[in-house]
Amino acid sequence: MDILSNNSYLCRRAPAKATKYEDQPAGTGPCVALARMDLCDYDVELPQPLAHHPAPDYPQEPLHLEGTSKEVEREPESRPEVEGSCPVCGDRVSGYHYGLLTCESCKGFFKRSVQNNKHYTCAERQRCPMNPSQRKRCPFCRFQKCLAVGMKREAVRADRMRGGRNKFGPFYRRDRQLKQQVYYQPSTPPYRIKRETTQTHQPTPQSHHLMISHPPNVPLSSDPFYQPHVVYPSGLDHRSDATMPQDSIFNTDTGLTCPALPFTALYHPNVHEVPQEKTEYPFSSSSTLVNSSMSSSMAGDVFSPLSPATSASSSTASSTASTPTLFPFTSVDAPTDDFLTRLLKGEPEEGQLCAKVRASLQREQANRGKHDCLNTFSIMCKMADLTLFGLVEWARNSAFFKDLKVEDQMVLLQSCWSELLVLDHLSRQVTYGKEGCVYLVTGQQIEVSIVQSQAGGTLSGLVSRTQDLVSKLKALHLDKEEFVCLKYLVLFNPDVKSVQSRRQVEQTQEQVNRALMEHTQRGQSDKFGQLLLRLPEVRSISLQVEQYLYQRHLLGDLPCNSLLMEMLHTKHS
DNA sequence: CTAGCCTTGAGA
DNA sequence: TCTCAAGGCTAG
Repeated sequence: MDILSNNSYLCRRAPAKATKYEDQPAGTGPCVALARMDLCDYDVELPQPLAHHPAPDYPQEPLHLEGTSKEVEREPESRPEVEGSCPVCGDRVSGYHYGLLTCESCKGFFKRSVQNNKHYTCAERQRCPMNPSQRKRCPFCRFQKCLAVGMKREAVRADRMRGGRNKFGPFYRRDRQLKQQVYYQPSTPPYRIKRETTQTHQPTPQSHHLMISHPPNVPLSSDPFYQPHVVYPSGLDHRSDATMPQDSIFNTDTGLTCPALPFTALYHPNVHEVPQEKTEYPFSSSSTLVNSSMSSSMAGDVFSPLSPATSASSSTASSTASTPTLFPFTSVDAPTDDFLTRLLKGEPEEGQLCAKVRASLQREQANRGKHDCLNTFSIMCKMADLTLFGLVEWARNSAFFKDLKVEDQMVLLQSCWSELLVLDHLSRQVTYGKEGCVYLVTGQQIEVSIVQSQAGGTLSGLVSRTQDLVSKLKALHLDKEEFVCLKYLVLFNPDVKSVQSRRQVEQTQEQVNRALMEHTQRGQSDKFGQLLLRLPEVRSISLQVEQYLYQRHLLGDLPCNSLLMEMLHTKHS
């Protein structure tokens, strides 16, 4: 029971030098097949984010390898998941090393690399699979992943002094306590629940929440290790370069890590922990996840749960976060405008999202070889993936939704992610799109006729349907309040199977519905009905999108390691 | 070079 | 005194 004791820790350790993994021959793994595209190729390469979680093609589960010590010393079921696998390679965690829970070998590898100032190169595409059997093959990718998941160079002592504690000891301890606390909280089911439903891979909660909480390039003032080596574009006006030539579409100066994080990672149980001592958590997932996750950098201050703009709702959320019992808002004591304002507070800023996506694409472009261009379909998937990530973050931080139980948040998002994507796309078209053009999240416009002429039948049909819907919505002159209401209506769907707090979801949906009705009645009388009538079409398009993407995935066309793919898999598993 | 085990020592 | 995250050692 005492997971913190040294004794239990020792018991978990593998017998000395007993582990032996079968190395695979070089060149058998890392290449992701990118098959035919539907559209013409751009002369750009797409960023491939660091493999924050193992590609489904290369399962990293080491527990079933015959004759390994891993198999022999499997832990009893009572062992907490949070003590699980190394975020770098998936091997068994041996403790906190250089900032986070990692295995012994990655600890040693990281130490050697930093101490000896190693400079590795990758013989392949800088996205080699990372698992216990293959981690030795590419030190470059391994070291990159170490950094990506949050291992800290600075924690390797320059003076090589042994023993003692560094200044981060308390953070480790606190983080561990929180994990334990959350794990044993009956109201907060362990992360395992989600992992069982996602059969494609098993992302490590530790790694991913650290990635979210502390992405390498997102400044975090509370981080004593933080080195501001990247400047984030604060006010890029995406509209100004919407018509820029294609050969320079990703010509931004910024390089931000694309946090291609799996959905599950966004739902580490600690998500709902409210930071008590936020300035004291350099690595703490539980606190910094809330403080510094993509949302704050991506969507501006109003999106930050810590910003004054949302502090009131945050405090409300904090009291009900773990076990929400009271619905914190009623329309009786709040007029529609206030309600809508509250909904709008969480809306991400398009310019920042645009900058983020462009920077991420450019970064991936830089990471890939000159002759390793991604096709247009993969670029579109990447854009969708980044947009989806933003939508999940939006939802997680948005009013009312964040008050739901984590499990409910997950099932709701799993149910409607594609609808949200479609709605997001529609909103972008209505707001920025020119007639006869598809407006991309990167700020580019592509003529529909060009898309139609080069897309396959299914995609072409999808584009047509979507453009028809765009026309109808444009005719209705939707404003941002109405769009956000539609998003909420889609998100708060009480009919989703296995929603626990059904009443809470239902109430929110009713409130949003009422607010939308009151808002629309100020203009066209039938606008409310017209809007609601569009939702089935949104649903239908989203289902077709899912179907299409899944087919392309089965053909091997979809880039791995994407949130998009995890969502697809979750639905089909 | 890797990775498992050992030693160290500041802080709780 | 105990803990545990550093660095060290060394068989493979």
